[in-house]
Amino acid sequence: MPSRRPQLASPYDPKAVETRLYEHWERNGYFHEEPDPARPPFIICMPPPNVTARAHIGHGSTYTPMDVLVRYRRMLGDNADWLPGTDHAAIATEAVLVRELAREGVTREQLGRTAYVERAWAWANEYGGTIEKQFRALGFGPDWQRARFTMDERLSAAVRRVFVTLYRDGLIYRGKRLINWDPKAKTTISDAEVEHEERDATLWFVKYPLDGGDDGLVIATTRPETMLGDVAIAVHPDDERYRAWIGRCVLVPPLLARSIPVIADASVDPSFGTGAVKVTPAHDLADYEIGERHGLAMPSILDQEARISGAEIDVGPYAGLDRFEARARVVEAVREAKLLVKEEAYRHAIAVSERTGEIVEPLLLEQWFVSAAPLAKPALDAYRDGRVRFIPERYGRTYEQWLTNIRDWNISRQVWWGHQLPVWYTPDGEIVVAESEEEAVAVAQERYGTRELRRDPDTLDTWFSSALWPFSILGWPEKTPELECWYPSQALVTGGEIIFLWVARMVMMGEYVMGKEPFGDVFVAPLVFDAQGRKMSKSLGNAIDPMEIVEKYGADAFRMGMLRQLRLEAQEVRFQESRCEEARNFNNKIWNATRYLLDLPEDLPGALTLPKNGLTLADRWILTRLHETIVETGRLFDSYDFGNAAELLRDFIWYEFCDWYVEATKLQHAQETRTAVLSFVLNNAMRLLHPIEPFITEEVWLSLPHDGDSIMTATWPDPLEVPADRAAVEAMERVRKVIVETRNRRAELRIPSRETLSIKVRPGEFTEDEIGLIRQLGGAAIAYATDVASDVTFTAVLEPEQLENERRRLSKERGRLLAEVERGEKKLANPQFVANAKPDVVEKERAKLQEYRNELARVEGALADSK
RNA sequence: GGGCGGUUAGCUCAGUGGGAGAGCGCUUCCCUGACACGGAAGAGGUCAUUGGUUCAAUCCCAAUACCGCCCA
Repeated sequence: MPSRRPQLASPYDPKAVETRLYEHWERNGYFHEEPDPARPPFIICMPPPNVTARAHIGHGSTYTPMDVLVRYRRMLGDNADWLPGTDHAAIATEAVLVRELAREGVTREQLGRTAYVERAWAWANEYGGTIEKQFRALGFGPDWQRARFTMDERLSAAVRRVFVTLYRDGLIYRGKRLINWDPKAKTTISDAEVEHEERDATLWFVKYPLDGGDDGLVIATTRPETMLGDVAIAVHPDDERYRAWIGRCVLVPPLLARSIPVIADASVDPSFGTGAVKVTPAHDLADYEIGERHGLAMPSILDQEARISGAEIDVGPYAGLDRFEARARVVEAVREAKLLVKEEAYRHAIAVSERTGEIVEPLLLEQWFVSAAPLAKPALDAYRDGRVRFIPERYGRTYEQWLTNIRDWNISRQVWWGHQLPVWYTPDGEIVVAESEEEAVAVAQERYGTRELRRDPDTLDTWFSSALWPFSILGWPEKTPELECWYPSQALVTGGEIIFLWVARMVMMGEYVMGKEPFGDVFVAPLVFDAQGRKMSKSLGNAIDPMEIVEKYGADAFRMGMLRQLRLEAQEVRFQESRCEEARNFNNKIWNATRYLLDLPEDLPGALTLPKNGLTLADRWILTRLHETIVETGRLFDSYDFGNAAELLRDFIWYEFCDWYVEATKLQHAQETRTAVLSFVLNNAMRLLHPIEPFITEEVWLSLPHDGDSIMTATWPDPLEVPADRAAVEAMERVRKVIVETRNRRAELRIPSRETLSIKVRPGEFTEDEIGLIRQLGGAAIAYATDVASDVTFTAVLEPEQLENERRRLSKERGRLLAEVERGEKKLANPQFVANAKPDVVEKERAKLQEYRNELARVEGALADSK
């Protein structure tokens, strides 16, 4: 029965294929899966991108591996599902909204909370969904029917339930602590959201006059404006220089209106500045701790706009000034008062908000906290017991270190877009924590005899809801079949920058709520930088938009190009667009090999079967290599080594299948086996490549003999169905070497491609198959001769000039081979080598030496012939 | 300050205790009946430096220099 021969256009055009196939897959529900306890689960929870985010290059390095894993596991027959969703990203979203409102001349407060939240929803609905569309264009195939949003009612209910449970267990509390304040976003942020940046600054040396004397004590500070809130000067108790000062009092510049004590505290570093430091507990963590130890007052001098405030202490004429303006004015005043001893340039790390880039201000505020240490313990055990495993392993130590030194987690955020704290206050200030307003009222009525409640206006840190993601998306707290079957998930793929923010917290919450770690493997994908190793950023203008790459080369090429650059132990990728170009060319190669097969005069086989007999050497070789490639690809995917998997498949398909096998099928006498073997190998290769390049593999697979409706639901290749024959590989390697040498000779001697090059071969050295390949692929005319020095001897009639070039080249080659032979002989003559080295190494060395001697003989023969 | 990673071809990077590799770039030849988004052949490297372990080190160990990441 003649098979259909679709007309395939060249070059391959991904635009004509990708959108159509994706729609087809989604329409047919190939991404969807139901829980099935009969099969091993393979579940990945997608790290939820910001609802209004756009795809960026970093998604390439983290989301592509997830898609590869899930597609691979689905083909293996696992109960595989990739659970997608989006995150409300409170601070980031709020920043955009407030900016938008500002353009309209409205503040958040003027609009009111209800209207504001409505507007946020409208905005999320309008701009949300963009990234999902982009993910589709990138070929990512999560189970869209199961997409969740952190602000969905069910997920919000899960958040309230966990909050209330933690509170009742005493693991959530309210307290006045020093927190990180982002003056631009006007909210607190957690320690994990503060970045430290090295910046140039000034160290000012200021003299604090002795109260009632001429003398004074000199301190060094980078923040003179906080002098307004100083409550003490601290020195190290063992510092001889200041022993006499302890217990005395000094006046605080520049107002000189307050007198503060000099105290001794072991935390002071005597080598910093003058060894004496000012203490401002309300504006510095180290000072706060000193203040606690010594029972000092903690007056704040900044308001929430980071302006100087006299609400808690007299700040004189500085009230109302911006913090940086105040700094300049204080320095000026100190200088005028002749209390500025010196100033020097100083470089140090300052705290910056990850969200807004604003310099973070430590402030003393009443906030809600999660008591972290009790939750960290089981999360640490999960890692130490090997239930949670990091790839690469070294990230486990990062995780361990952070959880070991964990501090309480500030979860209050002064934004309106998010999960409002399920906390109410009575007029007397009693706290009621409940899952709903009705419940809160009931509790208040019963416990405090009032129905009059005010809800805490703050919302929860976005990462609080994200920490519940692995079970909240499965329907918790309801006992759903999904939760039963799919918790815990098998793998998490993410970037190293959120091990603290997200990974550790998911494990903490998973252990606390579910009593089980939320995932087994944590694959930490590298960060993506530009080709010079710089962080991609809008301001540098070096950001690469993945959608532009897709536009240029296709989604398959983007994925392949990205994966080619992932290396198992690497912490960064310097993204090179040329890798995507390479991948596009590779795809065109696959496409044209397919066209070649479809254009052959013979009919394609109706089914995927290999002939039992009559396989040629090339057939046996390529099938063996396919067998080996199947085994190796599976091993590499299983070990998250996507870079090597991608390279392996490129090498096999391009450099072996296309460059050698396809060429070998062009031997003049048509081979009966070739369409069967070509179809078989291509079909299998497409299945191996499908997780990486979903589109072209589907298109090719569908146009060849295949079983089933889609390569997505096809089975993963089974090496047991592919005959392996190591001897064929070794024979082929020998033949390829002779062919390359023949071509080399031809190129060196500039023999035109139409002319054949004559070689002499000893009878019995090569089989019929081998001679055929050498003749065809080497373009050689072969004569049998018994009087030759080597297995193959090259003969050619040359012009005198060619002869001279050839002799020069040959003697250079002879020199190289002589050196190799000498090296081998010396090694084998060394009794210690023969005695100590492993027998197979010695054997290999002998074989190598024999091979070199053989080549040397060949070269010397040619040299003799050229006389 | 503490921890971690890197230094291999012009660029970006693989790699292995025993014969230095890829892509891009470069040189030469070829529109050979799948593919010029192609084919063929080639040039190019004291594998950062120093010392140690070993029969054998680009690979293991130590120190040094430089670059980068994370934490404080």
